[in-house]
Amino acid sequence: MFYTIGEIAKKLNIPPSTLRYYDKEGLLPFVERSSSGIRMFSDKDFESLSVIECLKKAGMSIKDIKRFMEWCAKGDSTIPERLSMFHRQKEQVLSQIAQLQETLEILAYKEWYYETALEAGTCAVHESMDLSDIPEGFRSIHQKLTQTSSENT
Amino acid sequence: MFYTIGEIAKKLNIPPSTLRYYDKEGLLPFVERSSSGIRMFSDKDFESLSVIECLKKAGMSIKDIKRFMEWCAKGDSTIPERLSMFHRQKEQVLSQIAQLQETLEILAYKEWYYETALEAGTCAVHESMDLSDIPEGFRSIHQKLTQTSSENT
DNA sequence: GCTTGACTTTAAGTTTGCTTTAAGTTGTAG
DNA sequence: CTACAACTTAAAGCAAACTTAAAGTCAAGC
Repeated sequence: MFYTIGEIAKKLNIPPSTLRYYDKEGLLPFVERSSSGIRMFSDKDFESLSVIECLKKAGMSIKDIKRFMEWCAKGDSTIPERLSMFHRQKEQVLSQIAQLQETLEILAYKEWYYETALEAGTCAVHESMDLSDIPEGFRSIHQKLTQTSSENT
Repeated sequence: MFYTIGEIAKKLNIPPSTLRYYDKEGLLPFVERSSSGIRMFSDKDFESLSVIECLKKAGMSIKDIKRFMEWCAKGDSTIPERLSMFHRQKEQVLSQIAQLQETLEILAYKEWYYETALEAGTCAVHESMDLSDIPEGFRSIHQKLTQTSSENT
């Protein structure tokens, strides 16, 4: 039912030093201690730590996660704050994903760019290339990257 | 045709100090200087900086981006390295997206958790909850979070 | 020709999130 | 009862990516 810091660290695949750091920063106000001062983690604590992991992966700072843990400790009166926090973080992650998908498109374009250059033996092949030589899916990205300040004149 | 650091900074929405830092770190070996030492950015430089931005968003470190810029400076002989780098980064971003989607599911579960708690007025509503009370899509996440070391005994 | 704002450099400072070190305590195995 | 691994704390150290400060140069307008 209880784990030492080493055991829970292994279960979560996080160094014990990191867990001690989290504790010091106030992220783990729920962790109990044995009479001699050793941290005793329960299964409920495992769940809390999994949520902390999730919030970290969502990009939240230690400070913000701490605020959330304080809300948890404060009880049912803070349910609205916690709900809206999860809602915000969900939106946050959605926009991160959207951002990464844009990034992905540019990377795919550059992959195509270098595949083509590899075949031709030189990057110069792209200088003599017409828009129609670029696969449709990459044309808008190509234009975004090569936008000039004065297209005309 | 040429921009000062302030102009290109505005175009890219990056502080000039950051661009100087990039230059110092060797990310911008292509930038030319006026006779008096002022950086002159061209449209081609804008494209290079856009790619640097992309690689940063993909999670690459300054050091790794520098290595890429060195390949670019070295010419066509490094096309294979650059191609495989973009390929690796694409895979990298794909797995980041997959990770964020997992994160998203947990956030959505917690959002549901607190919506339910808000309606009930207390988080305690979840203690008396049966698996069948949990929406199907959230059951596996619920179980992952509440996994105990010894389900039986 | 002088002011002013934008540029230059070097160096130091900041923030975040750990990680490491040092010195000490605990608890289990032989 | 002693060894030894695993726990404890406080404090220092570290890496990454900027940001700020200080001191100076440049160029355009009045």
